[in-house]
Amino acid sequence: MAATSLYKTQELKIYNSISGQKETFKSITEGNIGMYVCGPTVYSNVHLGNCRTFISFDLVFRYLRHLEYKVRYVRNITDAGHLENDADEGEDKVAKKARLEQLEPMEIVQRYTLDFHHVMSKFNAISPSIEPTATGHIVEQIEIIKTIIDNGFAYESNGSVYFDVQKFNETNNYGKLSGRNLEDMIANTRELSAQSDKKNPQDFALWKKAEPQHIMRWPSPWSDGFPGWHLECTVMSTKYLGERFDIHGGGMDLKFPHHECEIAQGEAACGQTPVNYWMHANMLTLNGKKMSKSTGNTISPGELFSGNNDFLDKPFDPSVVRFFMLQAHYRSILDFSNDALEASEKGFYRLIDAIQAIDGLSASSATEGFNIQAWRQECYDAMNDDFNSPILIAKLFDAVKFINTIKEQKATISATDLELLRKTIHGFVFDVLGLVNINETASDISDKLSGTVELLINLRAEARANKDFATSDKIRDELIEIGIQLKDGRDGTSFSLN
RNA sequence: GGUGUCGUGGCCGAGUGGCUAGGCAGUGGUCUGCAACACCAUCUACAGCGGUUCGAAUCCGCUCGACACCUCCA
Repeated sequence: MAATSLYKTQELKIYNSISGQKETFKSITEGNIGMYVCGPTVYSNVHLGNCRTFISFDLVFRYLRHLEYKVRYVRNITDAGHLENDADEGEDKVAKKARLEQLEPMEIVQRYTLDFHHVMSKFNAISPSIEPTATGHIVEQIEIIKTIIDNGFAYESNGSVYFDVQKFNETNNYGKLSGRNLEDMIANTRELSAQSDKKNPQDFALWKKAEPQHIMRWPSPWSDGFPGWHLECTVMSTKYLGERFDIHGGGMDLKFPHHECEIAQGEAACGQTPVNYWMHANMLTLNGKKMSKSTGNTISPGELFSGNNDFLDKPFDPSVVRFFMLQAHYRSILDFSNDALEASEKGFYRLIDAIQAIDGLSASSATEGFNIQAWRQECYDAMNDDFNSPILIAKLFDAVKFINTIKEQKATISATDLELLRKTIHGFVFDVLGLVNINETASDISDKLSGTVELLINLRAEARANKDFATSDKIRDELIEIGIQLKDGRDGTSFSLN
């Protein structure tokens, strides 16, 4: 008899962008979840803002899996069709980069896809179940365009195909996600160049005819051209998750127009709204301003790991950065600074040290000073409340305090509670938050290193017994110089790597 | 200009009609050969002005400020 899946005992609430409220989550298919997140356009190195979004959804993915849902997580790679601006006039981002670097577009795509994967693995993000590319789904995109035309919501114009927003809005609601209405948008439209092929400025491209110099092009019934950016996500999400699926995520800045257009396309093609729960991760700011490639107000992951940036005093471990990000809620704007990062770093080490200390605790006949069962549920309550990782982390620090109190022999824990504590904290820290025990990452040298440090600890203990404090302090101070901290406790001296 | 979000203590950041968020930093103590670590205690708050309420940082209005989207970025 299998145990009841965890999700049946926990009521998860998700803030749904389309309703503006937290809603009790219910998946379309019992026990299964389909989740789509808009992935990067691979025309340059991934920047930290992207990383925050993907770390946020990695947290979502991890928690859903922790709840024992079977999750299919699809995150695409945009390798064509994302134009420089949304007036459907600019150059393709990938093609532009290829021109500037004199490379094949697919060389650009390959280079920056690898960079993206490399950085995400540094952040310990789990790979999605499927990572489709736009160029791999041209055929499907052409098919869905035909359907939308047949349904009367798109028109061909000079070799391009546009979505007819006004026609759509007669029977559906264009703007329901972003809280806009079409009349306002029309009223506020800026002067457009007269030579547009579009009936209305709000119309967006499903297929663009390629100019002669445009190298990324595919044949279609309308022209040699390329697909519209918004359409790619509609095609890749519905292909792998169905016409209607559970969760769609992305950065807040994609809400309009990108996700609005996805809703319109889905409804126009399939006759039903594509997504039950829309989730949007908020921006990362630097000095109070949005991190942005175009303004240069940005730190790259590489600079962060190396410390090689004017905003930083030192390098930071990816796990520290991840912890820092998870200390803020995914829907809040998070301001990035060296000081905030250093504060998180210290807290993170304290958390990790306490987790390691669990293994050295000895059990007593009863637990005093802490209610493990209640605490465990509080951890779940935090995550069940729209993935509130800051609250979860606050709860974890309650446990840190308790662990240290036991260590000080000022509290006790029973054997069953100790095991539950260990299991719970490992589950939340390593599985759900996806943090890495940085003390263990260098495990290949750790045996030899710890043997060496133990030797020095013994020498120092001898010196201290002989009141030779010059020698004992020399050992302690020089070890701290190379990042090894000795900790004198009740039961002798231990050490940690800082 | 239009739309929306937000303004929390030295810093970062949760929360919310009455009950400690948490982390970092500070202060006092315990521990220590002295420290560090750890523990205990403790101090700095809810932009401003009105209103609703027995009671608001939390609800409403206004003012000021910040940010985002509308135009390439997650």
